[in-house]
Amino acid sequence: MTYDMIFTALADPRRRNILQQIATQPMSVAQLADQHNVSRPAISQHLKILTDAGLLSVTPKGTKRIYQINRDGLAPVRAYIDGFWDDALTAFQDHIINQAKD
Amino acid sequence: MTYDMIFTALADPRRRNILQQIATQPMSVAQLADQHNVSRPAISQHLKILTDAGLLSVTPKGTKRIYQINRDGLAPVRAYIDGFWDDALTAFQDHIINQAKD
DNA sequence: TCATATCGTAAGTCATAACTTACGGTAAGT
DNA sequence: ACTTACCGTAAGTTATGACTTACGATATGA
Repeated sequence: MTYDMIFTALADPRRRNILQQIATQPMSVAQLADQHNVSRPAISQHLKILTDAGLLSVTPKGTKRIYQINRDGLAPVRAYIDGFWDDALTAFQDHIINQAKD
Repeated sequence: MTYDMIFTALADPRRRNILQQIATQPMSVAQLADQHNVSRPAISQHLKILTDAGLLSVTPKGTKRIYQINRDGLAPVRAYIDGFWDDALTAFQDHIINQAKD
């Protein structure tokens, strides 16, 4: 659930596709393996990384496991990006102020 | 400037640290190399990746090159994350509606 | 209980990515 | 013109990460 885990999870294009697909419709592992052109274990490994990062959650349904977006898991990403934005903004303001002092 | 470039750029912890540092204060390459414990070329390579992703911009100053946050570059990240959030929300609403139909 | 469906994990392979050293290139000062 | 400061790129090395096959575990239905 660290920033590192979250951004590592989002770095892989396949995982972003999986995430996008699950966002529009919760799905089982086999379903995902069908749509993306990789083996089922590969999907499982991706899902583990996404789940550990807090971006997905699972609900067992029979022998299946339905994965769905954990909307709360997306918040830290926004917060992190917004942090950069705010820091850059205040740095810029300071820069202007210092310029004005000359 | 693709999503892939942006998330790849953000995936490396060293690059996130560089970004954070530059966000609070625009800096030269040598300055960054001092603070992080790596060689100057390594920093240059990271800065290229961050710049190509649209997250940084450069302004030459003498022989130095001052890197600063490109605030506009952060917007796509938020937009992308918000997209997941919205998709998941509508998917959830559809789920509720379908449940109500039974 | 036995067979089937669905899935997670382990082990091994291969590409990628982060680092280093070496080199070349441009701007500023003498 | 020459030296110095500062930087980008190329080449090579090493660790990491995404994939596959093989195996084991659990839940469902006959």
